[in-house]
Amino acid sequence: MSEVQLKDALDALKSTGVRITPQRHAILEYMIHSTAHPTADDIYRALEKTFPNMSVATVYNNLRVFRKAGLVKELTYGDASSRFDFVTHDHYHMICSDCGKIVDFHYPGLDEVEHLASHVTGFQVDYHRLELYGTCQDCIGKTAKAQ
Amino acid sequence: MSEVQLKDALDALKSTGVRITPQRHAILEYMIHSTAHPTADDIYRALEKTFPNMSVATVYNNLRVFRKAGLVKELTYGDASSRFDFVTHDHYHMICSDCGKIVDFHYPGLDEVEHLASHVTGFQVDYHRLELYGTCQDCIGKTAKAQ
DNA sequence: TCTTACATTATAATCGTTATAAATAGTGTA
DNA sequence: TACACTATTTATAACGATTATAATGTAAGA
Repeated sequence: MSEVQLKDALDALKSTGVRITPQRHAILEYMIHSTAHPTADDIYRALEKTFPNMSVATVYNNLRVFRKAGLVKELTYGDASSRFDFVTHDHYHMICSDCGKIVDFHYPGLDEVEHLASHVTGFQVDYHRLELYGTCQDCIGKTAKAQ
Repeated sequence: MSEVQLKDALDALKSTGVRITPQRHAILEYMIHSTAHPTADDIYRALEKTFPNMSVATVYNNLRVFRKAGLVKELTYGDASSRFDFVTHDHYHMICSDCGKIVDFHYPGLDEVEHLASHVTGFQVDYHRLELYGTCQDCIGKTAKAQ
């Protein structure tokens, strides 16, 4: 089924006049198959074997292309580097403060918050971002053992 | 009333064994009186006149001290640099995508989301972050005029 | 006063990201 | 096919925010 996603993404790109290079194909493929939310460097290192000459700039350039096409979202958390998330359907992120693991979860949406905020601030609201922080099962286990 | 906030903050710091230096006093005071959400550099430049010899590192060091003490929150958006927010009471941020203005607003809390997420992911949830993005009245006006 | 720990300063280093210029490859047209 | 044009990649340098380091200064306690 991720094959379908890949095909859709490639079609979407083509239709906006963006060329499908081997590098772009590989980056997209990697992002779709990766459940983690990789950094630019993660992607770069993962594709090093297949594209020994690929530059980091290529990764960044193409992530920007994908972002502009709406295929990818950039997640800027407290960490040093941005993480990138292939856009499938609306979901939120649960982030482990210990190990940085990110797990997706769904919630019926926060339209009500958007309406209230729009009313109170006078802004025209476009979208929102929500992240929850906590500790994952693995890290809870580790801490318990350590004590 | 912001005087009270300042006094409370200073007391809170003292009680954790942190010295109140003139620089720390000034940084806290600036943050409390500033309605914008300043970057480290904003603070540095604002205090340049009063402390001509102060180093940028001092600002960063002390922002970290304040953050650890729970007095200040660090906001990492897509922008290059972090913004810092003096913690008063729980509130969310409405951010203008055009001019970067940040307006606070209140909402009864999203405890339900936290519960659901905890249940689904198995995480122990500590806190969450929510930001809305859109266009402020000023920028809506400007765009309308430009056309 | 002496000692010790904490703070600040000045500066260099680090690291993620972006800009630049040259090389390469694809696309359309005659 | 050959050519010109444009997009893309590569390699490298530059940038800017943040952090680390070492030296200096300052406060508090014995």
